[in-house]
Amino acid sequence: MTTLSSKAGTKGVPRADREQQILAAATEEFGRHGYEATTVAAIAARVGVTKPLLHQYFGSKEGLYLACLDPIGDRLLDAIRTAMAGHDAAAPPTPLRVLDALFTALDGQRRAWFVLYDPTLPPGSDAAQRAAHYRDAIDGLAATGTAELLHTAGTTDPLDADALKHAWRGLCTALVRWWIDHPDQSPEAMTRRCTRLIEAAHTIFAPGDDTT
Amino acid sequence: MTTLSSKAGTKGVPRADREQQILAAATEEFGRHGYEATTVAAIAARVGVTKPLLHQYFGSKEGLYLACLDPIGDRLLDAIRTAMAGHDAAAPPTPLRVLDALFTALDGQRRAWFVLYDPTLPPGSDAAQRAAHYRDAIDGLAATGTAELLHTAGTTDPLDADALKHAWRGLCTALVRWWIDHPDQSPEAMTRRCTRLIEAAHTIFAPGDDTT
DNA sequence: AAGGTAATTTACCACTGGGTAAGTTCAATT
DNA sequence: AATTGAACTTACCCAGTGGTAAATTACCTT
Repeated sequence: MTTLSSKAGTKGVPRADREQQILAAATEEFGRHGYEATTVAAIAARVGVTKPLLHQYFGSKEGLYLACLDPIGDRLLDAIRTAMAGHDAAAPPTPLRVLDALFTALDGQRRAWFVLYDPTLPPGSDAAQRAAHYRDAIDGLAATGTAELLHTAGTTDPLDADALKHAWRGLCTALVRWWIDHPDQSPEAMTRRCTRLIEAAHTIFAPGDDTT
Repeated sequence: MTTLSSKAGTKGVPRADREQQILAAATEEFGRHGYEATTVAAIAARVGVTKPLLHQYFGSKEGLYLACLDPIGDRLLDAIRTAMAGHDAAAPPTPLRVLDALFTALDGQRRAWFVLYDPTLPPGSDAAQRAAHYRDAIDGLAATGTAELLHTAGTTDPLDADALKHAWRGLCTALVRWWIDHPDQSPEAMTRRCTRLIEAAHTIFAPGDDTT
């Protein structure tokens, strides 16, 4: 017996490396199909490894998700925070700086955005709570931004501010999705495109430009 | 024997009525959790009925989804089409008319929007194709709108138009989602809110308003 | 060489969820 | 009252998926 031609045994990949590979694959799968529709086996297959290894390394499907979520959440949060903090007078307006920060932070793992904004997380689960925590943190930043902007525009309704916050989030999501469908676009190109679009939108909604 | 206290047998609800109840429940569930995460049993329970009845009436989970999709798709498509067609000179700008049409068409079944824009449909399935067909039809309308608007703004890049189309779709989605979270808001109130927000956004991105 | 340990697989269990077969109750017709 | 057909359920099968136990291989030390 012996030598049943079993493929078991180490493949010489140290644990830390393997974990990174798994996290990358999991982020891709979670981001592409959502938590619910993602199978552990699919992630394993993507790495070229079998299911039990993932369970040994990350405990459970949810553990694996959380391991993906944390770095993503931190990275995005940091990026947005710094984008909103440092504002020269001569810098582009805040929304554009935030978009630029997003594109830069997501480059190389664009689908990571949808790991954070995954609607299929089991409600009440640890994963859902952690994801919500990160989203709330980001929303908090967005809230100060939108509130400030609305204030300068003279609007005071707090519901308006909340709706605008959500609208902004939806805009970001849509832009990231479009970006995913156009892999050749660099982050910088995206930022420039957004600049153009905002400018265009501005012209469109400004019929009172020639207020004689 | 007999009378094992079985709850089987007709409940006096004619098929057509029951089908409508089921479709309403299914639309709600599909819209709330997405196709993948929705279970047929959950829909049945919501109606107060058991699984096999749904299969008898609609064939399969996918059949049930398609039966939900068609009326929704047609309704939305019609609403948007008429909103884009009839434009007085004195009417509000097209995007706002479209939003108003959306809110009116979705009132009473707001989650229906997410039946159409369900990212968890099994790729390649009949359901995914039909949903894509409706989305494309709507996108087609949006495309003519955005292209026209971009043209007046002087932008010519077709990718810009495509991106704006997606951004607009994302905006609509976000607004509908916010609306779902605020059930007390009437469609008209939503339209007014959007009018205010667009106006505010316009002021914000117009630093060159006071070009003395 | 022998032994230990890390990396990895094979083989399995339990549960859930879509789907089906067959039976059960009710109401209208004959 | 007996017959038929529509509405509906109980009980079941089967595939897929998360998860686990135990075995297998390879490297590193002594």
